[in-house]
Amino acid sequence: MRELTKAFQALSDETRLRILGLLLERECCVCEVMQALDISQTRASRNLNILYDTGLLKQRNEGLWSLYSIDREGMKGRFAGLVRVVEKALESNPVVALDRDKLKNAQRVGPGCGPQANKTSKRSTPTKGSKEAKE
Amino acid sequence: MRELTKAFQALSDETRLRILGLLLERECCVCEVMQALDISQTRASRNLNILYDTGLLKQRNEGLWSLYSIDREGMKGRFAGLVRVVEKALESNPVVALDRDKLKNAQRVGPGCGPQANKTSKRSTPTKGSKEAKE
DNA sequence: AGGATATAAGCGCTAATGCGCATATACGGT
DNA sequence: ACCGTATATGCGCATTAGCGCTTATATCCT
Repeated sequence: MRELTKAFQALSDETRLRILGLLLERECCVCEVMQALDISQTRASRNLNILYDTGLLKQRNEGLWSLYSIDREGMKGRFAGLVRVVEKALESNPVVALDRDKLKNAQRVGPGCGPQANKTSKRSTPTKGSKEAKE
Repeated sequence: MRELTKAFQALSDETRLRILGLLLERECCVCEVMQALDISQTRASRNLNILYDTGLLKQRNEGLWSLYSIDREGMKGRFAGLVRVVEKALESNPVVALDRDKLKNAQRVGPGCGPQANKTSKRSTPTKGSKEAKE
């Protein structure tokens, strides 16, 4: 019961639904989420973690990046239908559509990502080439 | 979007899920809910109202009683899948099972229903005979 | 009309939530 | 080793949520 209320609680926040809107498209790192939704790093990280420990997301590290994605297998039956509901509800949402659009332009290294980011900014591939900073 | 977060928020509370557990069985009045869940009248009423104005419930009056039930038609598509998820999640829940059991013994007129109820207590049918007070 | 009662609503308190700010931690590049 | 960056976390604050207590409202019965 507690598990269920907790799941609903996790879904009862606009920021988190928008995050799911992104993750339904593809796996994302915190940095991409904060850029696509135009929110602070703290906020992105916190809300990703909240979704994570309800069991809705899974996480993996790749170099510096913490990558989150929807845990489709992990939620055996429990939340399966729930994610479908969210997916359906968000599919025609203009905010989510915009977020997804901004996600395409998001870079793993971008302005505002770090405390004093973008001094000369021309870093690129972290561990293995994933995305390159445009100039 | 707001409508969706609000719906999830409404479902993120144990009391309200238990209430839905009852209403999935049948229409109930506030009094029955408070007896079955063994909660205060204020709490039953408030939480029913919360579910009501998210659009999950519909309400009708019958004499003194305010009867709530799940609004299966009213939520065209929006929450339809959501209710299915809740139904499935609650079907094997022991707390809900117990609540439903207590609902069978609940009476529309029972001890604790009113501010100073059960003085001589032998009221019965309100408008049309629905249930009679035992003893 | 008067009494009883089922429900709703105002008020105040406590706990939980969301978030920004600052800081800590982890990792890769030079 | 040092620096910069991506992410996580402690702290404090403002807002919201949930609930009990009390009171208001509506309805029925005699």
